Amino acid sequence: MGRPPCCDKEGVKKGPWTPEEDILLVSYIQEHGPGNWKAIPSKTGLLRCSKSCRLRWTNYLRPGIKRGNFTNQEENMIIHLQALLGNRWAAIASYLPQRTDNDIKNYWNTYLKKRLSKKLEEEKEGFSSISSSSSQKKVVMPRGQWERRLQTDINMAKKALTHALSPQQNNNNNNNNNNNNIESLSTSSSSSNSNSNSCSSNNNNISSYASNADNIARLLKGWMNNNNNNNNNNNNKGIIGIKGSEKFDESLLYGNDEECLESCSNNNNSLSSEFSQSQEESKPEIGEVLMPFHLLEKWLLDETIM
DNA sequence: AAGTGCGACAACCGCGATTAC
DNA sequence: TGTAATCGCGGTTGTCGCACT
Repeated sequence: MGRPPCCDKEGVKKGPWTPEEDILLVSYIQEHGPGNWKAIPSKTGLLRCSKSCRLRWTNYLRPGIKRGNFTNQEENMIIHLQALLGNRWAAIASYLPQRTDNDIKNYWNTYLKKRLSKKLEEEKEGFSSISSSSSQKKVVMPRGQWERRLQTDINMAKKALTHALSPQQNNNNNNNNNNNNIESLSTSSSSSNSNSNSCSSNNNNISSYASNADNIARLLKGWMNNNNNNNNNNNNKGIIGIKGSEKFDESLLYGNDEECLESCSNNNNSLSSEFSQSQEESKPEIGEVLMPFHLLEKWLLDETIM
C-alpha cells in the first residue's frame, strides 16, 4: 500500500507565495496560533497544501527570524556544529534560534561547504608544494595521515562533548532553564537570566529582516507582544518563533571551558541527546584522555577554515 | 544588448517519526 | 494494538538576480 500524497495534486497552488497569501496565513495564525496545519488551507481558503503552509510559516513568516548575511560568529557555530552533528540541520538551527534550518542548510550547501573544500584543496596543494621543499618550517602530514587525523579529531571532539554533557553533570536547573527558554529568546524581552544575555547580541541584528516579510512582521508585532505574556503557558510550542524544546546558549561554543561546562550542565538535555546519538557510534572509553573544548575550537577554526 | 554561468534562497518531495483514533 | 493522519526533517529542485563574456 503506497503512501497517499499529503495533499491533492489538483487544485493546489505551487511556487512562490504572494503577499496576499502570506497575509491570509499570518492572519489565521494570529488568531489561532501555529499548528493544525491540515485545517489551514480549508479554513483560510488558501490553495496550498498544509505542508506548504507550515513551511512558509516556519521558514519565512514566523517572527524572530533573522535574515541576511551570517555573522562570523554564526558561521563559526555552523562549522562547529556541522562537524560535530553532521547534516542535522534542525539540531544545528536550535543553537542559532534566529536562523531556520533551511537557511543554515542553504548557507552550508552554497557557501560554507565550498569554502571548506577550497581550503582542503589549498592544504593539499600546500602539502605537495611544501613536501617538495625541505626549507619550509611547517610540518605537514602525509595525505592519508592528515585525513586519519581529521577523523580522529572529530571523534575526539564528539567524545569530549559527550563527556562534558554526560547526565551526571546535569543538575536540577533544567526546569528553570526550560521556563526561561522562550522568554530569553523572544525579540522584546529583557530577562535578567544568563541565557537572555547570551542572546541579546543577536537580537540587535533583527533589523536585517528582509523583503515582504517586513510587512508581515509589522502585522505580527502587536500579536507578539500579546503573546509574550502568555509564553509560559505555551510550553515549547514555539509560538514566538523558537521551534521545539531545544535551547540556545552561545556560551556552549564561545565561553571558556568552565563556563561552557557549567552552561552545558545547566541546560536541558537537548545537546546531550544530540551527542548521545553520536556517542553510540563512538562511545568514550574509560580512562580516555579528553580534549578541552578550547582546543577543539582552535583546531576547528584554525585548521579547517581560516 | 544578448547569452551564459553561477550563487542565493524559497519551495517541493519523500521518508521516518509521532500522534490520534 | 494496529492503522491512518499529521508533522518534521533532510535532500533536492526551481527560480531569480547579478556578474561576466
